[in-house]
Amino acid sequence: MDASAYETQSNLLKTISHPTRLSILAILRDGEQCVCHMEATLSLRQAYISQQLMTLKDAGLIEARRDGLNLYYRVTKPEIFDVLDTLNAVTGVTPKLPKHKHANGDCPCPKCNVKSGKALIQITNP
Amino acid sequence: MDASAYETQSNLLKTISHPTRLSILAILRDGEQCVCHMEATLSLRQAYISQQLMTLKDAGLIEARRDGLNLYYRVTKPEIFDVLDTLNAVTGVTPKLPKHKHANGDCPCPKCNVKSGKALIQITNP
DNA sequence: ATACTATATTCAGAAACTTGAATATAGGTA
DNA sequence: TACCTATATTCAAGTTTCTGAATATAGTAT
Repeated sequence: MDASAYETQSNLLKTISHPTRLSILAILRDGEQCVCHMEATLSLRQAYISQQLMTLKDAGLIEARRDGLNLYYRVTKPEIFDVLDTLNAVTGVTPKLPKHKHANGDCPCPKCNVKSGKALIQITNP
Repeated sequence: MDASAYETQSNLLKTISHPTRLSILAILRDGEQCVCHMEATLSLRQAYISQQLMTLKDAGLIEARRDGLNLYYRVTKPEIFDVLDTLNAVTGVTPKLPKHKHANGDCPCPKCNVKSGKALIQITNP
């Protein structure tokens, strides 16, 4: 489907040459995260994030693991971060992740609620 | 014009995510080359190559030096090759330059004619 | 000046990408 | 079963990219 090595590389570059997809990769640098976490971090609609995740998935850059209702995505080729790091040198800029909404306590994802002190599974006695 | 660092990087990636532009960069890895050399190496029309060169130039990745009739382009940010090298690791492919037409002796550029044994400036006595 | 050579620009139709809106699905829970 | 939650898919219109064809320009040599 893609003939030359140049086309192969071109295709991968096209996959990552998108601001939202770059931010998603940045989020995943620290390990797997669920979609709702990205939603809270990036302040973008769920459907839109999901679209971009599918693009990254189709390119083989990420894959998902289900845990209950949540899907946790992770990067399958960590070498992609080397590409992004060298890119910093060329562009002269180093993108920062937007401040996560941990601060406000309104990230709904289980992982975050654990960190922020809320119990992952709340055992309430009536 | 481009707000975030993600957009800046996205734009640079878009610039290089093109098979022809990748091949041009590969040609320039060994140092400056004139347009007619690229034409002979890539077997593409001059006008088309010129278009791609302008794209790379607008992105600030290359610049030109004139020598007589010929324009010699060179990469201004060698760090871009680091990006391309790390890309090899992610894609698992390493693009090779097409065999140059030196072999056939039909690259018209001065640089090549020197190398292939023909005089750069031919002094002919009638 | 004239003609030639190397390179650049303009234009336009086709193809691909982007992204919002609406909706669907799959898994979990009561 | 029925419902809820997290995530995915479809659709479509707007925008950008791609690339061929034709043409223009700038420098050189005569």
